[in-house]
Amino acid sequence: MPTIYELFGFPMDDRSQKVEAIRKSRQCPFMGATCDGGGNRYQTKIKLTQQEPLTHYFNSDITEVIPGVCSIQAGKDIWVVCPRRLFAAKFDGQDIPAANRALQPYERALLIQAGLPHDTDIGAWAEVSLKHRVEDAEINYHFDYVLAPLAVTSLRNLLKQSDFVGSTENDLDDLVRAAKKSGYFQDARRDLADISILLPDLSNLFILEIMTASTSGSDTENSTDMRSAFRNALLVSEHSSPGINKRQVWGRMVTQLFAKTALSYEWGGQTIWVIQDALLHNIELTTRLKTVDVPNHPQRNISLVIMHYFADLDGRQAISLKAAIDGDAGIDFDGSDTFTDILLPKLTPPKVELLKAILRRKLDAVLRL
DNA sequence: GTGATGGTGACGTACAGTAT
DNA sequence: ATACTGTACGTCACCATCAC
Repeated sequence: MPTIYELFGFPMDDRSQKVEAIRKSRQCPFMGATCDGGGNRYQTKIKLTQQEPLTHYFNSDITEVIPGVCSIQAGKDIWVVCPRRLFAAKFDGQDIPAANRALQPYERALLIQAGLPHDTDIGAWAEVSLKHRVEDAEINYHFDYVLAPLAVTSLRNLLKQSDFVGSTENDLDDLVRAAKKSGYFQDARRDLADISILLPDLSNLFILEIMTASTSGSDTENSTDMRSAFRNALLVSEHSSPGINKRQVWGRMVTQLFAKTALSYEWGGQTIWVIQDALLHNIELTTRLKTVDVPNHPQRNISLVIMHYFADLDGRQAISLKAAIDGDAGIDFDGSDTFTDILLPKLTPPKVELLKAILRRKLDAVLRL
């Protein structure tokens, strides 16, 4: 029977007062913010009504909670099911996040291993979605994170960079509008295009994609659905959780991964894929991929960063960096007139479209390695 | 053989967020 | 306001195993 391994950032068997205080306030220690279940677990949101047994568990000001399940133990393996467990850069405050806010040691190790620059402020934007249409081609992708060094400059100045050759006054207007809406300007004066703000330097661009398994196989009647498992784990000693759906996520994700990698490459950027060893192992069981046979080529298309649970001196399982491989994506991003072209995006939007997509989001983290 | 049990993947669906 | 997309959960069918 699978069980919840970590809840709100800590192993289920840790019921210490300190940890319980974090749980009762539904905090995610990795984000340093309210747990959001890591993307799309809204459907299992629990309303803390009078009838809901969990209402008395959580702090009285909280009216709803998303089950904060980070990982699930199935057999001997622990499976990360929340992408924030592997890497999280998210900020729900108003102004600019403090440098290295809520940055975990393994996250730092991950970024260094992936080749991010040292001693410079790097901005991170989460969930950057880019939709762009030209004639019969459509681009519609969602990047988990875009990372780039930060530069203090005005939008008009930034567009003079060679990256943005061909951009127009209309583009500048779009950028100002997006930046204004996302709160990049402290006080809304005129000539916003000429005000210096914190902007990404997209000549040194990283796209970070996090792969985790999701859950499946639950059964409400047997109380193994996410809500019941969460409820029982907190209030009852026994619980059983949904199992792991290993194949679905990466099966759907893998075409996206290649398309995004191709885009990143065309923009002169680097792509970082982050995965847990258990999921990678499962992929290698069912596909031809054997990462040990992928030659290490620094500066090639893909950095695969492998994370794992590792027992520390106290015997506690903690996430840490296991290995990284810089390998060749193995497809010709210009197309090859073979069926692998199915993996490639129809066109690469101009870089200014990526900049617009970034400025539609708030700056989620400032990193300094 | 038969029924119970448990694990697994396919599929439909709910939901949030973005573009139009 | 509306259309559309990506994403993860619940349901269900299927299969292997086991006890009888």
